[in-house]
Amino acid sequence: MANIKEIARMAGVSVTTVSRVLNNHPYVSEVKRTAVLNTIEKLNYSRNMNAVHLITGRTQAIAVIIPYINLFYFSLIIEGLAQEALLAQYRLILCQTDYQPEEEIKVLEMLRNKEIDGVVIVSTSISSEVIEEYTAYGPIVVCQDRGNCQFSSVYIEHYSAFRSGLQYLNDKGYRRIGYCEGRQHGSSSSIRQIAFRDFLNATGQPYREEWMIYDCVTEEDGVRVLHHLLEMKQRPDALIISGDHVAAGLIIEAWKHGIQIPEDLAIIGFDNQPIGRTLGLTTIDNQLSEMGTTAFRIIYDQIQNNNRHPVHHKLEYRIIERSTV
Amino acid sequence: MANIKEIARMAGVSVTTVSRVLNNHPYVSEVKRTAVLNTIEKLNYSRNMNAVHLITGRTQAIAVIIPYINLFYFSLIIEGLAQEALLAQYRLILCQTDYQPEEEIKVLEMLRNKEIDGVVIVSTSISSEVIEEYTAYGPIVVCQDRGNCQFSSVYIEHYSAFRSGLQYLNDKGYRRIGYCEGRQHGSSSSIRQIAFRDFLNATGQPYREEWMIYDCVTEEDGVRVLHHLLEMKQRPDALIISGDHVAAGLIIEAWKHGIQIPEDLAIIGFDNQPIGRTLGLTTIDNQLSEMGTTAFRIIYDQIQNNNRHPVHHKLEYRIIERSTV
DNA sequence: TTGTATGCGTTATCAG
DNA sequence: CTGATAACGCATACAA
Repeated sequence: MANIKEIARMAGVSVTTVSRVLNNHPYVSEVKRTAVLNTIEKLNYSRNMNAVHLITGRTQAIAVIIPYINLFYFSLIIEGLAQEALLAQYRLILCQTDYQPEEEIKVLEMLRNKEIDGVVIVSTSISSEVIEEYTAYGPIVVCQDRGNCQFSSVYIEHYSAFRSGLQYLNDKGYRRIGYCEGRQHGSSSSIRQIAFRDFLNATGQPYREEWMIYDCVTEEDGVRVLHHLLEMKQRPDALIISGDHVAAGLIIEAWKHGIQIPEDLAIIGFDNQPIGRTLGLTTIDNQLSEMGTTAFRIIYDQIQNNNRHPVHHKLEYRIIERSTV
Repeated sequence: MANIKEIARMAGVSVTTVSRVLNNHPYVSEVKRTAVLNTIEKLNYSRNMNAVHLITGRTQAIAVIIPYINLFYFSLIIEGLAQEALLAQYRLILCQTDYQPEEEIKVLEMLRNKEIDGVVIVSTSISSEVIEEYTAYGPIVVCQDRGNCQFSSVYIEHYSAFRSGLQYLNDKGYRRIGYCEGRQHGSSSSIRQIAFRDFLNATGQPYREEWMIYDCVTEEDGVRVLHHLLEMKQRPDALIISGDHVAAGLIIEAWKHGIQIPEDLAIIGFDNQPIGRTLGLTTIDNQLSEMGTTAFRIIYDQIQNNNRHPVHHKLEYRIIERSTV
């Protein structure tokens, strides 16, 4: 395959001039520029980007650590990221980690190895301390509230958001509230759990172990939850569900079993996913798409300006009232 | 950041020895090996992979051209790909292209630029001729039936698969069959359309424009389709739907409107997605996960052996009988 | 078992 | 506006 040297020789110029043409630098005469472009065309030349990456020290790529690529929760964030990346001419390397620390570390190692210019962590199981070790190698933005850490973050306050959802149910008169949580990996899930317990304490509602349901991620899990509810001697009168798709599965299965929503069981979701609109699901909008766009803007700024100063950006949530409460 | 030269100097060996240790080559004495490893540890050294990529001419990465990252149809294929990539120590670069040719070409250009070792095209809008131009730069596998082309492919025969689904409906006594199709970008969608028309001809059923419904991708589209059906003077008695999630949305909405399935309307899907199991959807299994694993194995083999000979691998489909027909 | 020297393909530096 | 040359960090043929 032809290289820059060959182009230079054939076009009768120096490699520097070829490089200048390649990078749209000024100070190249039109004569030489067209000579170079013609030779490039003739030899079907294309750059070896690995050489460019080596000498420039940049790759124009950022990696995204994301547990599951096919969960709509994460898809919305990716959408936001992708939109901004396109504008900035950056490539996104989506790394599905399944919450496995060794996979997550592999991605951070890519930063250390100069394969990428930065990392956006959508959700992870690794600690802030470990992440901080890698900030020396490039900017890192985490889409979680990690407190006063040495890397940047974009987040909503899950505690307040979740409490306000619970308060909404309370205001509507529900007094036997159950709780569905996803996988207990991320820090946000445990924060939501705390919010839930605090709410029970504050309103004097008893804590009932059987109304705490975990590992709910997919619509099928929602179906499972409904069957679980059907077997209970005493059922909750309302459910707060972290994940609109779980709520969707439950609602569908509830219809099949003749359970009226919200009369027999009220549901409030947490995500504001498109499917929620279809089903009339009342839910909490936690700005997932904006989380993606903001995360990219922060990391891009830090790459461009070699800015190592961590930024913490809080997004606001709001309740979307529909018909399941 | 430390480099291999510095390690060599500090460990009192040559750069070659350091390189040998780094790559687990034999013929390094234990004494020197540990000396090198200690220095690496002490200086917190890590390789600049861009230099490795440049000199080796490989990146241990393959790109995946995929229209939408969050469609379950594609997720299953990705799952298969990811599984094999992990085993082979290869990185997967997921490129969401939205069927935009310029984005798709960008990925193929990455192959040309040596940024990746190969490309798996899950679905694309670009022609075989254009793809063939890029086979000169590295192996390409397409997850579609492209006939006798100069790149590798993994596919099911959409024509037969779709016809057998239609035949299944016919055998069950349905004579007024409608058809839902996704976006009309890929070649497979037009093949399915032909299969549908041929089926109508073969069974003497009339072609009814209003029973051909297009641009159905999401569950929400399924909801839309049901409303569309409700407005018809004469409705089909069965529907073949390309995409189980569309079928899911339609089924859910049908329940809400008191339409009995399969009594009022039979449904057969096309994908065999997990959600179909939840809903008891009769569907056609087109081996999406196996498509991913097979695609990776082919491309990996071609990378390893510098094998430019295209491979064409056909996968078998089968009908999964459940309760919507 | 070890080291020297060369090359990968590009951009940066600096002198003209 | 142009070009010679150094540098990026590593792997490897070859010599010892």
